[in-house]
Amino acid sequence: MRTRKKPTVVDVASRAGVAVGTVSRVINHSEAVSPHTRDAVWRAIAELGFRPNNVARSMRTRVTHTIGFVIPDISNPLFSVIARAAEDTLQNVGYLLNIANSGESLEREVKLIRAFAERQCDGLMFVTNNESDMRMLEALTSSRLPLVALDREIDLPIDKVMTDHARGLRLAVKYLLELGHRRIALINASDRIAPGRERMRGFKEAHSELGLKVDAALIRSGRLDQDFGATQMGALLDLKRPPTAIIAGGNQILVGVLRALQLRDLTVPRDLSLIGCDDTAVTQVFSPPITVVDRDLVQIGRTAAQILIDRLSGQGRGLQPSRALLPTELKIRGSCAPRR
Amino acid sequence: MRTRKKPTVVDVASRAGVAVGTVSRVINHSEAVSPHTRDAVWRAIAELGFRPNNVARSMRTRVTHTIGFVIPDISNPLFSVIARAAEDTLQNVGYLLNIANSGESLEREVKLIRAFAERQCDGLMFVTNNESDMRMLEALTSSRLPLVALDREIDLPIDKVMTDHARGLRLAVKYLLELGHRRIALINASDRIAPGRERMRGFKEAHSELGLKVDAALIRSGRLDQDFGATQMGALLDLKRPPTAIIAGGNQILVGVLRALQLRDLTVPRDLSLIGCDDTAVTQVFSPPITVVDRDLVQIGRTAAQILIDRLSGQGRGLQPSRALLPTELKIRGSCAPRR
DNA sequence: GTGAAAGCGCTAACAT
DNA sequence: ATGTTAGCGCTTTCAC
Repeated sequence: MRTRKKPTVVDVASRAGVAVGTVSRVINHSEAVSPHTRDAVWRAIAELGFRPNNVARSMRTRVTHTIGFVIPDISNPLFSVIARAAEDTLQNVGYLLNIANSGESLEREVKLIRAFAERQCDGLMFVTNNESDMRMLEALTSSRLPLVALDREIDLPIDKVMTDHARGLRLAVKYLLELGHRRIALINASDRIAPGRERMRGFKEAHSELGLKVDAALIRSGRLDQDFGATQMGALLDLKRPPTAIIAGGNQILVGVLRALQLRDLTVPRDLSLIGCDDTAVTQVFSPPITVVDRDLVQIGRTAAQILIDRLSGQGRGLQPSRALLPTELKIRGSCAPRR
Repeated sequence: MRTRKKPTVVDVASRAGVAVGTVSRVINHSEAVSPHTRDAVWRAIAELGFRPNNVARSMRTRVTHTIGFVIPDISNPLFSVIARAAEDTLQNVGYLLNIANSGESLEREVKLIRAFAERQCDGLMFVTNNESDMRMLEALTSSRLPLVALDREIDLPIDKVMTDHARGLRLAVKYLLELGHRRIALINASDRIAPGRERMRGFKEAHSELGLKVDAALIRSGRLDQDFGATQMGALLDLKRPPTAIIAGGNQILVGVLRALQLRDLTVPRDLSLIGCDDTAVTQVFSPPITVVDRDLVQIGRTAAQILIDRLSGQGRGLQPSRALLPTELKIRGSCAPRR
């Protein structure tokens, strides 16, 4: 079988004995076509094996039915679950999701935003690690794309899907406080991104509401990766007065913490109480199952996607930028014990 | 700031006082442009805020620099790690990855392959759950796209990146046999996909090499999800003669197994020896760390992406379909004990 | 209800 | 070295 040139609307039209415009009307299911010609066109399409070229179509219609998604790392379960939910939502209405990893690099984030804009995608969802960098804001603005920020406090009039991390942390700290813990450590993201700031805020508020001071040595803000979690956990254990409870402000930080504890043969909750953020396979099958500050990741992805769909469908064309604040809850399991 | 129409090459050309062809030469960095006009064009581009429209460009050049990736579920760490590696590799050479989840449905797989073909993506990587379904083969063939199958034995002359699951399973079984186990169970994927068949083959070969029979009741082939793992684990434990060791043929199956054991308060390796397939956060931080049949997922993603890059760059244009067989190894950790 | 024709924004072949 | 022009495959007026 020879790879002959792909048939186009012109080929279909001549085969069906109609004009190209008519072919277009048929494949776009517009009403104004007689049943007879419609059948003739479909027959020609089938005989030729014609498949519309969506690039050409996009060129005319100026819609690509493609959404870009810039994230730090799809292999982080946090993002892969959100991406799955977003993609499902989009796929259901005929959109495709273009996922790109930034590795948290500003340079790559900016490059990717530009790439998505040049490719004329219809909208962009993103999780930046450079929330308030001018180059980031500039790239975002000049893209002229409908934008949805996920869990990042971008100073731009765009749609945002935020999480109430502060509340979750307040609940977590109060719970530990009630168990008698007074030296609670927080290993956290940088305060240059919203989740870091919000978790910190909740952490401090819970303490101050009860008139308690927090020892600055117990707060470790920095990055979200496993290595940071492991390193900081180690450093905390080496303190003259180590904490009796740990809150890991991120699922990767938690894995790092768990590694560090494993290395030192420490057992949860016997030696240390532990609370994680975000409910993953790890927190669920760990023994004992880990108490977590949870949120509905599927809802986050779905919400972000739906916002874009609404904007693009004209439902939400001129509307003010929205701001969803999704809840967190404390899922109490077996990783915390009363202070001895 | 008004959203005036986006500037095109025509606008740039007239502003710079040159022809559109010259603008095209400049933005494509072709040599034949004098430094003077080049500068003038770049200036005009900057002043206008011109950004090339890649849809129009693709229409002419017939390349989109986009690769499609059809997978069952990006939230499965197996696929998200592969996707991350593939995307990194592609991004480095200017490609974007379009990830779509099939949810293992044939209908969605076929629809997505068509969608990618219509959108003129330059190549397609895929993990199908319907390896030998005629409709799948038809969709693949008629897409006329450069194809790379990941870990699936498609009966088509296309590039494949396979894994030597059989060897990994042989090693796992032998290890358990050496520990004295004689009732080893395998909870496995369907034999309708290559990993299922290959794992089964390795499992049986290891037994027969030592002249041992396998009890059919200990082999559970079906699906790759957590529920299947949990259900089958439960059923195995309810056997009159339950197994003393379990091999979970997939990372999600393993999570299901762990859940089932948790439910019955069974401890590994005291009550049961356990081996997983694929090394994830779960197998690493579980206590004890779980012995696994491991493989390099990053290499799988990278290899698949590189194959496509080579084909598209002309390096591997007319070459025969390739078939990579990546190795597996047994990582012995703490989840197996001698039979009591 | 259908045909004819004008582009969408860009690249590439052909002139000059 | 640069200008001119013909499309790429499709949708969408505008006639008829």
